[in-house]
Amino acid sequence: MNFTESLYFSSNALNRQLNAMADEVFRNMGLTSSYAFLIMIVSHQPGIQPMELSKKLQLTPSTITRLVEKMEYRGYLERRSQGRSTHIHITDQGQQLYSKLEQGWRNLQQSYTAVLGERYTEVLTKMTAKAAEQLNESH
Amino acid sequence: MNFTESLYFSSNALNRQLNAMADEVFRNMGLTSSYAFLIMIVSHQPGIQPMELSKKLQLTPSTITRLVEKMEYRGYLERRSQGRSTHIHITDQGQQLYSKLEQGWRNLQQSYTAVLGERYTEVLTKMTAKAAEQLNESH
DNA sequence: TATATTTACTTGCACATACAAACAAATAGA
DNA sequence: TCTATTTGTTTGTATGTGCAAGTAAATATA
Repeated sequence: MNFTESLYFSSNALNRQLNAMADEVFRNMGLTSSYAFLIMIVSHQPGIQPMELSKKLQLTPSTITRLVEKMEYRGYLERRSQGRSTHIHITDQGQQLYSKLEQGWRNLQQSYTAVLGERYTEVLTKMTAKAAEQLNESH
Repeated sequence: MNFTESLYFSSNALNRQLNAMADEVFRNMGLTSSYAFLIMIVSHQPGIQPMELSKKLQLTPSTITRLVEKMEYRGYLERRSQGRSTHIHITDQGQQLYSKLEQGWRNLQQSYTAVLGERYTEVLTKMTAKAAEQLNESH
């Protein structure tokens, strides 16, 4: 019964590594990786709603609310409510930050690809994505 | 620039799914997955030290302290300090819990293997583990 | 049209986890 | 042997995240 040789375990281990790397990359911009990706996504899909973000980022709606709130407070994002739905937009200040974030994003990818190898990274990414999707569907 | 097609993203997504499944499995034992695995590891390696647990679980030492503290409070684990080092042992009560945990552990593995397929799970597990290890070594 | 249900977010709260600093024991250097 | 450094662990504190409950809008049902 070797626990550490399981998908649960290795997935957790890998994930912590990747998040540590990502957080390091974005640290000098004053953001953790979750916030960085939130802003980048909103920049690419202005007007996106919390629920869609929730699905994309695999975070609960309440977490999205909190993340967006904080970025709104810092002046990078903006919420516009109409009826029961909310649309999230990037501000000018957020847009200014964006190019730095994108650079960090590229750095991050290069970092882990350099270690794992291009082909390996590609295959692992696809397999991981497929697994996540299937588990999500199976619910 | 498609963020969601990256290792960072898919790893986070998969990890959240797996943790959700794991937490569900252990919920009726009053534990989240982190605690469950902590106890199972200690049961297999009585006297293990926080630092080794930290490496095994890829959690910071401070987190280990907190996790162990809580399980000590609940009567499942026990700390024995000598000099600057601490050894962690399982209690009788913890040992009683163990068989249930092991069952949950098996259920968890069956659950995701059933969805992903045996071969796929095996390959993904190995690739993920190797990636985690390499990133860890590369620092 | 009035009430019930569902949907989209938000809040209150709890908790896992990390970082930095503190501390205490062990080891190395003088 | 005395001091400095390193090592193993624990605390103080901050924060990301989830769950459950709340609210308000939209939709369905009667």
